[in-house]
Amino acid sequence: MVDRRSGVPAFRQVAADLRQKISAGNYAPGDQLPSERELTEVYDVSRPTVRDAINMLRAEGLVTSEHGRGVFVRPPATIQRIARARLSREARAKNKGAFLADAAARGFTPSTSVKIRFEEADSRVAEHLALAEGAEITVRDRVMRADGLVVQLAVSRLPRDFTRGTAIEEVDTGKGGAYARLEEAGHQIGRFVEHVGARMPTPDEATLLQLAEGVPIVTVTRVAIGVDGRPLEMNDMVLAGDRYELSYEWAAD
Amino acid sequence: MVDRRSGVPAFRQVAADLRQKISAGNYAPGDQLPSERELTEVYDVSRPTVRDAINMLRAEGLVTSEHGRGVFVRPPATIQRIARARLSREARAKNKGAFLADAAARGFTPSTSVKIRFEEADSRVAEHLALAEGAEITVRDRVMRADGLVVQLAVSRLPRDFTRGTAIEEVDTGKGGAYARLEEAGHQIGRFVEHVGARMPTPDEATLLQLAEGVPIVTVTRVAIGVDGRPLEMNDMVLAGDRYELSYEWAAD
DNA sequence: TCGGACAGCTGGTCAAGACAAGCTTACCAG
DNA sequence: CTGGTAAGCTTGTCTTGACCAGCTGTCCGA
Repeated sequence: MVDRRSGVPAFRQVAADLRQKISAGNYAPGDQLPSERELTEVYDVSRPTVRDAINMLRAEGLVTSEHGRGVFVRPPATIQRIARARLSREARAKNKGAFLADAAARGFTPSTSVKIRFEEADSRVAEHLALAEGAEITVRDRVMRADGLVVQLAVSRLPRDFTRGTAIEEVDTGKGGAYARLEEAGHQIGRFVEHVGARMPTPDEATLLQLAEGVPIVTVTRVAIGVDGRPLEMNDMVLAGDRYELSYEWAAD
Repeated sequence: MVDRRSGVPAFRQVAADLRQKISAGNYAPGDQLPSERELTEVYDVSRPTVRDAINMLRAEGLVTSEHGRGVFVRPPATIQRIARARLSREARAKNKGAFLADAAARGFTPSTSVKIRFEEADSRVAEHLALAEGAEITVRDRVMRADGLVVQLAVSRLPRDFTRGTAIEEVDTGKGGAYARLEEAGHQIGRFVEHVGARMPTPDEATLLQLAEGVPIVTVTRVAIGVDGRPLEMNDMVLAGDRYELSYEWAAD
């Protein structure tokens, strides 16, 4: 039952009570909540009010509702740890890229689809690649799947000058991937920089990555920098926030 | 106007149209959207339907609504890049920790408040610190502010055995911070590991960090590991996803 | 000229009711 | 025993109507 005089909106009181019951374990992960109509009686409010409360919990990622079935406490997804700094030349030489090797090791059947296009650099791309705005760039747009399910989106951008006449402008970059082709062309990679952030997905991303509501995405922008200090490639990656975690490691000194 | 026969719910059509107008620039960052009542006439739907559409956009982080004023396109926040791997001994020796030095360099007036308590390790903590579940740990719960605004929450946990009798169990850990005290006690730090993820904030976190709706948080768990391989400390940090970005760098080989 | 009251905007909350659509179960006909 | 169907649950969508609460500009009185 909600307190009408407290000044706190009814739907917030309902949401707070359900949230508390979930975290206290009254409703365990996977459990079904009482139906919306039952909750209207429990709290003595109308159905839209109950729905407002459930919408809050859904936006927080606490519950999911299934049409025709009910509302359920969202069980925590199993988190895959992705270790970075695994881009050494030896590792690259053995396979086509970190993703395919990693997926195979985990027992998934990996697959990727690639689209290649050419664009002009916008301000963000120009900054990361140290180019002038409007400079021609090669864009490799990849969708990565494990057992058919999309697990990662990646958009790789390189100055066109570095890719002309190489397999980087082909769908199949060949053994060792794009980085190997870059080094063959004389662009030795010196170091990597990654920028990690988070945001809510666009509806397209949510559909592709099959994200439940209230699940953010992790964005990673990796820049490969040559031994001469020139940026060679930038790679924008998008991961489901509830399924992936990135790990970085470095020596204390 | 919405297409009633398309099968696509009206509020989704409204949301999609507004979303498109925002990304196309019809409504620029900071602009006010037409009022809810105006939108009911534009699309010929009821107000709850308009509000459902706006709720979607708000959960995506695209707009914010201000009671009594209107609904506005959310301008992108200025992103602070936080470079990791800046925990070298020399840097630590100079100040009290990375946060205070960093904030001062940016012209903010930093402040932190600390609460210390003692707990038993749960399974997650036990795993990260290589302890038995239930082992006694020291917990340092910190709120970090810049110019009075909360910018980061951090919970640091260490095995109690490493902190007994040291300033780590005090509010002020002294020059060089907790890491310096650990090394004085003979626990030399060998390397750091950070696990980065994202999730939606709890209501408490959203209030503390003054997050708009539809803004996720970035979670960072840093583990300091001794030269002997024993984990010394784990630090759970929480950052506003729309204001911070983490940067990592490593050599290509 | 200045300050405060108020009108008229804005979004926030809530109700009651209706129908659509998806899922599960039970039952019945073949 | 099998397969289809219908009943009865669930959430999803949408409307009309009402009132509350915060903000802002205007206008009037001091």
